[in-house]
Amino acid sequence: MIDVNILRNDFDAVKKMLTDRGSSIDLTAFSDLDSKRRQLITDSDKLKSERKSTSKQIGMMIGKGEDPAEIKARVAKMGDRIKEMDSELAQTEEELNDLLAGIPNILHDTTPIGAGEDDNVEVDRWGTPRDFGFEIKDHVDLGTALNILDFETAAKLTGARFALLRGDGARLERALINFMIDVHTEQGYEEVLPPFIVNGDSMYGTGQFPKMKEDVFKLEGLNYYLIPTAEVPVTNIHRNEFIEEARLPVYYQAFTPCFRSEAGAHGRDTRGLIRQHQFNKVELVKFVHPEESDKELEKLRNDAEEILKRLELPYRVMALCSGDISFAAAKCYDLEVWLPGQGKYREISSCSNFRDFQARRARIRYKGGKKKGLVHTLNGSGLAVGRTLVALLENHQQSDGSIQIPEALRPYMNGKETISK
RNA sequence: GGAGAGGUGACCGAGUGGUCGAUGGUGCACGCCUGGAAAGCGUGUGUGGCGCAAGUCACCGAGGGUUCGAAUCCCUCCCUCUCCGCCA
Repeated sequence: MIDVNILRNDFDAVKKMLTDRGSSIDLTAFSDLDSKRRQLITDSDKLKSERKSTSKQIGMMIGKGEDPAEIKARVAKMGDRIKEMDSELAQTEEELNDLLAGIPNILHDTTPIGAGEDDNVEVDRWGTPRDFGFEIKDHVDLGTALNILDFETAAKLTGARFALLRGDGARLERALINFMIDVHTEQGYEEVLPPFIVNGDSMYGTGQFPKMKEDVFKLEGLNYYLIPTAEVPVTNIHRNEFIEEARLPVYYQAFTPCFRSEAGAHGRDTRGLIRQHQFNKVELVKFVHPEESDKELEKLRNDAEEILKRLELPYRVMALCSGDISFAAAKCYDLEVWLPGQGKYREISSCSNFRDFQARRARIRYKGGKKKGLVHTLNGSGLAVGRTLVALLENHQQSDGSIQIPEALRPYMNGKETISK
């Protein structure tokens, strides 16, 4: 949620942001709704104040044995009027809130302006895609041949966009999770294991609602949802709370499965593990002092990059442009790993600074002495485990179809150096 | 799932229809006292909306209702605890 004062005082900045994002939200109703709301509050409060003092008189009259019937009737009328005004106020606030909740975050000064994916700016690159010197396979062919990936059986169990990992494949996924968590623990992140099901308030708190309702799985008959990312439960740990200023920054990491209906992605990435309804992810979440969030985003990005480096996976870092950046983010870096099977760099982590956007909505504040304010929140994948497995298979494949396990991961694979038939 | 008891400010805990946004205690902050500290004494100490401000309104798990007036009464829901049942 953006600061309503920005709309009041710098309407043009908001309009510019919407243009930059290619968003077509209509803000014309704002000004009227805003002043209508303020007027209703002023009027209703005045009447409430009057009712309060008059009601006290009634109490006193009764005490003295006088008959308050006439005043009672008057206050009853006030009460009716207050009820009318308050319901009008509630309706106005709802409209205003719907409008505000639909406005994306103000962009960071350094977020590049652009129309879409193609305008993202590469800011860094690490490693060199291997020159294989043999006919390479993609992860589906590799994994199927090694009998570590089984999509057919998963389709029988559930349906499309699910996978069954077997043997060393299952082991590799688990190894990656543990490896990532251990690295991030070194980096200072507290490990948490949250519920994988959250309520509607939590979904709203991080901004998944109301925008992306159709992308999540809802439990039938309940106000419960399968988490689309650990960001939701972890950020909401501090919803409606004050964090002692001295405790900042607070770092969490969480491994969770993530569930996405991918309603808008029919026909995209249908092959293999790239886009699944369920995938594992280790997520990094930070709550920081507002002045520190720029610096913290760089650190967050480096912390995620460290995983790719240790796994010897070539990648590049993209600064997402205004037309491609997500709704709640002010600034975002995507880490894109090289996938030989596709001959492309593909997103494997998204590291975002939301500034106070989530914190305002979820009311996450810091307090130190007399000072208080909204914290800044950040998060990033560290990393998407399924896609890491894809990258690992494809980048570390050998001419005989076996997979070389990078050294950093071997302790997690019981010392194993290769996966082969 | 069944039966019962509860949810009040940072915490403990009073309050069962009216000067209660809420007694008291603990904690915390500041001041006095002290060589310094402890103890003691004094003062202060919630969040949010509206308002230039003075101030005002709302909030006692959430939402509705009754009433001139609700922390207090009624209804629905959520959560916690105890016992029983069931289960990993």
